[in-house]
Amino acid sequence: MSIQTRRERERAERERLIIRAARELAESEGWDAVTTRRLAQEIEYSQPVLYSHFKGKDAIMAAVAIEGCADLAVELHAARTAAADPRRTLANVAAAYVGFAERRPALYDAMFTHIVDLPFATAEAPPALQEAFGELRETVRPLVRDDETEADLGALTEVFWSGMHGLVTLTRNGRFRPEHHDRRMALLLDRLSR
Amino acid sequence: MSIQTRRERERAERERLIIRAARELAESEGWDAVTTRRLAQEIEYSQPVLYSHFKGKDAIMAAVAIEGCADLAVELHAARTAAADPRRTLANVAAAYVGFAERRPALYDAMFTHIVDLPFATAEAPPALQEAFGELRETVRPLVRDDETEADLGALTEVFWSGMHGLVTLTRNGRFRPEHHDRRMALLLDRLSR
DNA sequence: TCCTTTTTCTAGCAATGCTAGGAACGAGAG
DNA sequence: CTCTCGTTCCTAGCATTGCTAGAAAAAGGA
Repeated sequence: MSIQTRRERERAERERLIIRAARELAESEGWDAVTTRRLAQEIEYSQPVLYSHFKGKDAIMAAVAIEGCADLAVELHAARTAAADPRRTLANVAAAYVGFAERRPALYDAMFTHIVDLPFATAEAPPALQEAFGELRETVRPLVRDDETEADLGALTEVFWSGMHGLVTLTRNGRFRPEHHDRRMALLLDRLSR
Repeated sequence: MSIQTRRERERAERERLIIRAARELAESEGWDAVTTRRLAQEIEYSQPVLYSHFKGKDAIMAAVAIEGCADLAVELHAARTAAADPRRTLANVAAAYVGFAERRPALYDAMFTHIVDLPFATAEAPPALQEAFGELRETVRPLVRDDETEADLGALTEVFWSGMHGLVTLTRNGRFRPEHHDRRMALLLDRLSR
């Protein structure tokens, strides 16, 4: 019993180590540098050990992505509860979201562009993810009009999210002129808040 | 002289063949299926021939992406000039954009998510790309307010583009509940057109 | 101390993008 | 028609990738 639990504890510890190493490597050198060999070397184990914890590289990226969602949720929450004025709150949260994406591009990619087989808008979605979405939803709530339903709140949140996600990805891939970054964000917020 | 031109003509012909094969393969089986070996087999030449035309696989994808931009520009133009009412036009163009992305996901990815080293928002950007952006800009023009500058038009166009791009990518990766697709689009258009 | 079970590593597979080297081809001269 | 030279093209291979089988080692229990 005690031995069993110790083993499980050590295994869980190593699993966290893998996730942390993958994340740090991705953030410092990009996901291309995160090969199974490099990752194995980083954690000082051989490659097959990775596969005893995760089904494959995608699963490792998914685990990193979930961690990233938790971080994003924290930052969004801080931004949302900083100011009282709803309009100001919207801008704060948007800045926090975009700032997160710019500060941790590799992490952001794992969360929202790379992984596909991660349950998202369902009940089985990771709690961290639902939490992050919840922060966005509460930020958007004041923007819903009287004649709009509760379902509109969810949809409008997704529209808000889409706008920011589009800005982030298209900007980073060089699709936009970088100098108008603030102006674009201001326009998005202006139009969303009527 | 004549021989030289014939050779150049045949070379150009083969280059188009490569692009077409890559595009068809990507559209029917996804970009993962577009390997250099498979592509070589498809055009009935050996792999090195590909590299005599393009610097690498990315360059082939870029060529396909440019073709896609031309197609998109055509569809956007048709949608923009179909109706007279600006509000209706906005919805038409948006539907055309999203429809294009859903109908040709692989092509869309090559254009707006995969390729990075393609000049975009500069003077050296491919004409097809500037044309597509121009269609969006003219669609958005009626939405610019009196107190907003000409630079705001460009920025607002990019915001419009961002919103649609975000909707498209997040929807396809399973980040959204699919059933609210139309509602999201309606909300985006509503907020953008005040 | 020995056996069994679990864990871990070595070595290798198939597939990828890409490239060097020589083979085959074609055009012009004799 | 034949030879030569330059161009074009293909065969074969490299390095790297994700992933895995089977042996080796370690750990635990008798």
